[in-house]
Amino acid sequence: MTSFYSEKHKFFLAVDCIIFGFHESELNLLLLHRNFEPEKGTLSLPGGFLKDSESLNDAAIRVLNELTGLENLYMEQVHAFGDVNRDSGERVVSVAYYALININDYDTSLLDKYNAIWVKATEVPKLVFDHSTMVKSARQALRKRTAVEPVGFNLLPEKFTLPQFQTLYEAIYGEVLDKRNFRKKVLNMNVLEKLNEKDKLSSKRGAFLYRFNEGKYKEFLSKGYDFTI
Amino acid sequence: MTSFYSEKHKFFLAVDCIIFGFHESELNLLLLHRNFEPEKGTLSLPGGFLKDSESLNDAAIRVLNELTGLENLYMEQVHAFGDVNRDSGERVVSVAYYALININDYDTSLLDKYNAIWVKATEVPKLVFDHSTMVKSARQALRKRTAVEPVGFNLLPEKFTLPQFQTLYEAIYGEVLDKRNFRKKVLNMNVLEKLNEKDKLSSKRGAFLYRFNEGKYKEFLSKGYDFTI
DNA sequence: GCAAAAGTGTTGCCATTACACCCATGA
DNA sequence: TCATGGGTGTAATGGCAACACTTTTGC
Repeated sequence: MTSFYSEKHKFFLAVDCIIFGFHESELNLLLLHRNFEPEKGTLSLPGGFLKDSESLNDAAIRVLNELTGLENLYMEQVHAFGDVNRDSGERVVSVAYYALININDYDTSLLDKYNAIWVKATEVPKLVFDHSTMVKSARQALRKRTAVEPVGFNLLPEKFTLPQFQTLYEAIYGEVLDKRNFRKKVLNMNVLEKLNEKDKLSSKRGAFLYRFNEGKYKEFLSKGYDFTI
Repeated sequence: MTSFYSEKHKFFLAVDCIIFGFHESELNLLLLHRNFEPEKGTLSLPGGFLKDSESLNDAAIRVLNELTGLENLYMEQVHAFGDVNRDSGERVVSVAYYALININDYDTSLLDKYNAIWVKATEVPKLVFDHSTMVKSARQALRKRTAVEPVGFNLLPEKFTLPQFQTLYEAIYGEVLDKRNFRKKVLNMNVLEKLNEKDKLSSKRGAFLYRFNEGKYKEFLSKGYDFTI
């Protein structure tokens, strides 16, 4: 007896990753020059085909690891893209994920190896296929998530200053925020630990370093608060 | 020359639909008894395999149309589910969609034809594979969407009363709302058209009927307001 | 006349916004 | 000493939540 499934078509399945980093007060993302046809040479999101042995999430984790050398990245599925002709080569359905990386952890030797570049999220060039749409969806998903969970920390080094933190949020939301109101809100949440060190890289006076405190955050959540900035 | 793609695996791709209806003050959803192996007879979401000629959205539209006879349903993609063993028969990646239907439009003869049943969203029985997870995700997606866009109207007949409307929102959010505050907020948005008819089915006094006015809604949006209830 | 659902305003509070000046330091 | 970015508090406002009684009408 033939199985029910055997009558059905099968499809290529890919994952494409929007890898966000935060650098010089700007949200950046990592792009590749496609090294195979069709559209060889065109800028593209890093991606890969799903393997038989792995889940969609696993595939995204693999792609991210190949390109960054990092594990345990924060990531979130964005959307499945399934238009018939979205890939000009073959019928491919692709699931987009975004990931947040601390750009200081990134091994820049990988840029050459993979022919990769960082571009500012505000200046994304034309990308292959529907990858520009994927980027838009990912930025939206990141904004929504940020409004409700403190995921922004994943884009910063372990220790960071409040001005840095504010600039990050401004980059994610695409609008400037009031300094006093921002600091008030963030500090009132009581999830940051103030350190006795200053970062003097961006000012003579120096800005105090803070660290995200997971324990305090759990406490904060258990009180039913929400993380709205 | 063999194409780059030909080395890659292919996968079965399915869409599964969470079809919401609103009936007797409760959010309901439409389930099927699976009529093929594996898990024949188990309750399941309506779904179908992607065809070569259609996009993911098209597939969802087709599945919805087969089961309801309706077109132009409001629907939204929820998430792609891709765990290796999520389907006990074969490796299948499935993309979940939810849809909203006006339950009065539903042709109940289809219930028998497809061996389908409506169940209360608060009392969903155990479902096949990861379909229970899909339902949870869909309810969450519906809540989020409802908080930001007036999609609830799709679950109501063209003419509806404010008490009905409030009950719907209570069903979606899973909490009771204050009558006065609710009416104040909804009416202030000025997207409803009050009719000169009353619905006397649920009270002796009768409740005025209203209609959603698309034009007023566009105006409302153009002023930059948002639909938060 | 009574039960059952529809309809209606006001007040207090909290959260958000707007806003301007002093501080510390390296050059 | 001055230029640069870091750091701080208050007042006004508007939106949200809490709250209870009257109206209509079929039975």
